[in-house]
Amino acid sequence: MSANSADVTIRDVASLAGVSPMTVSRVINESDRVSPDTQRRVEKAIAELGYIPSRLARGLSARRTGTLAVIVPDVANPFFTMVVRAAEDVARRSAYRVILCDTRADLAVERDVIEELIAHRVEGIAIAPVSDRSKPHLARLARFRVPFVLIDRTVAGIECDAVVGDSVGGAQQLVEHLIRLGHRRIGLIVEADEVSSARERRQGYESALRAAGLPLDPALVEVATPDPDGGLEAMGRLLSSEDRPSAVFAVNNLVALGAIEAVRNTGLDVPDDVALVCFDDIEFASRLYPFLTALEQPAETFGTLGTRLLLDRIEGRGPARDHVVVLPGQLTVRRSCGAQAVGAA
Amino acid sequence: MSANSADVTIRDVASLAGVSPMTVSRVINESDRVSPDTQRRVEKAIAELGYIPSRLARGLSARRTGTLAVIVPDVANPFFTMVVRAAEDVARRSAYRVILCDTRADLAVERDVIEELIAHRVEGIAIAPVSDRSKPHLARLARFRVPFVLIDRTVAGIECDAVVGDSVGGAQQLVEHLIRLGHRRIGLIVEADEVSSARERRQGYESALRAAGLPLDPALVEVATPDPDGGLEAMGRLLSSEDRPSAVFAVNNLVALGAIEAVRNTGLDVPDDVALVCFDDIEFASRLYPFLTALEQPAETFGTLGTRLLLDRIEGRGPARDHVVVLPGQLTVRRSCGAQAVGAA
DNA sequence: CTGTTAGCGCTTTCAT
DNA sequence: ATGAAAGCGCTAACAG
Repeated sequence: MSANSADVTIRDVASLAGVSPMTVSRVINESDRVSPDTQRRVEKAIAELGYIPSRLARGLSARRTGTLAVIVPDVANPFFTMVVRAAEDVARRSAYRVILCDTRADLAVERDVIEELIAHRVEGIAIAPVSDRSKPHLARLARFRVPFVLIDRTVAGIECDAVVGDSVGGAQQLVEHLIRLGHRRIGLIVEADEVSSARERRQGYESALRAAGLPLDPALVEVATPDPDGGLEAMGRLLSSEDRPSAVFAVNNLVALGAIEAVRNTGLDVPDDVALVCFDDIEFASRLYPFLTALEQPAETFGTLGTRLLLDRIEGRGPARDHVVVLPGQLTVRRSCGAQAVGAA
Repeated sequence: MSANSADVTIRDVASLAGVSPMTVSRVINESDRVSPDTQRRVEKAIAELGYIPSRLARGLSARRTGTLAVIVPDVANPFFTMVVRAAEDVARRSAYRVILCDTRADLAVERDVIEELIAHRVEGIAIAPVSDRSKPHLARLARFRVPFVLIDRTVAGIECDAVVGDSVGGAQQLVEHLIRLGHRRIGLIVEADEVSSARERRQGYESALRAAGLPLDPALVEVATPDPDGGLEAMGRLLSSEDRPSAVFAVNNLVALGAIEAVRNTGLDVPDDVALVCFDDIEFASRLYPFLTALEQPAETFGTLGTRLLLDRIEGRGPARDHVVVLPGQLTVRRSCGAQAVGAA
């Protein structure tokens, strides 16, 4: 079992193989300027000592850490879970490791993790930013020349590679669908306007209503935190209004979850009393019970494509101009919209 | 905006502040052996230059990278998603970053990522190993003196800190519950025996049957990959047998998902034709529609506790002996077991 | 309280 | 094809 593998360095390997550290380095880095014989001797020594070169030292001198980072507001959101999984997969296949950061949608946390990632000298970051207020954080990345790709959301005033969904178009489709089902009072539960996807979904909602000649009633729009609790409270407010909506468009899957709970807590039901549609599916839930009518987005593609763009930038293969990819979603009609039992106002 | 922040080093800060690099280092590391005045000057220089110390260099000389790793077989499994989120949270609060590795339950991937993590000189690893065959990988960690904590599964022949669930007891509870409902032919869909949790759940299943004086019929036990597809196929086989079970215990939530699909594909239904219970809830699904009767495990606690144990070890606060924590689960009865409509054979 | 001297383990750049 | 020298950016260990 030889000595302790723990602290074997390139020197130990070199002296055992009877060569200089530089030659060992060449073997490690698969340089071809090494004679087959030397190569074999070095490889034997490496195996014998159980040598694993330190990325730390390599990174310090070669300025390559082999590390990326993925920053999301909430890994537990099924959409981001898939983004993260896909990113990790693509990164690993290209021999990169990924540091995961969950900001919990907290700007201060986002600022801190970005500082830390710069300190770690990660080679690139795929980030679903908290909101437009993330701008200074991204500016900081730019200042330190850390390549980054925006995932799912753009940030006002920041030009860079991005992979986003068609929020305007998707929202329009969802609302048009509700209108086709006969609904005239359609509520919206959306998160703060400073989040690009939310802003655009609201725009899609408004333009669909306008196109149908329906009025825009501010009383029908609720702003909420993008989670079940936010949805619960927002739907509670909508339900307690005098002229409550007959249908509601929830900005995402988790908000929809809370909204449904609110409806049920009131003794009402979805879709009979209130129809509901939202962005993003909850795959495992739909598999068990096809309920949510949703505009499904290809979450994994956000992750794979985003990471590929990032790797392209890092390896200098990036296009000159910023590359913004807009991924289309797909409307999947299930029960929550009441497609079979039209419930107009 | 001064010069490029990108390559500011401790020397630049030192010369701007008119001190030695060592003094700057002391300020960075919050050593108290610096006069208030010097401290201010250094801090001013740091701010002016936008200096962010390199963790790489710090790590190389101080032998502390400030990085942990979490290895799971599948981040998309809601149980592991929560483990990962909790681990990241605890780590960040202690000023550590976490590298996420998803092995896809593939031993070769697990081997590779572990080598990489050693190369990265991570300070510790929380790992839900693929199976008992992960032993050599863990032995390698031990050889390199990388502290690790097992999450959710133990590994035969490896003694170390671990946070696991009560699989035997939980399985017993689930099966006893089915027996109480009148079932006598109870199937089991389990993953390979080399996974400790699966092995123990099978033991719990068997001991519950024995305790009730029921026979152990090998035809009722199906081995499957621990995902929906595995559950689908396994349940398919169970259903096509001559004397099919009236109830089935699925080793986990994802397997249960597939099993339910298989039942429905056959034109039958859960729980009317086949009752079903499993380990681990799918929170978002249950929130939408309380269906799965499950032995719920506190996934986040697996992550927080595991990471705390790991940090204790790293910082030398670890107990002398290995620390194995067994977390109890909780049986939550919903519809899939047919608790209200007893459907015995 | 502050500075000097040596590295941490590897790779770059030049020789040979 | 191989090696020697220098240094990546920081900190431990010692001095004063």
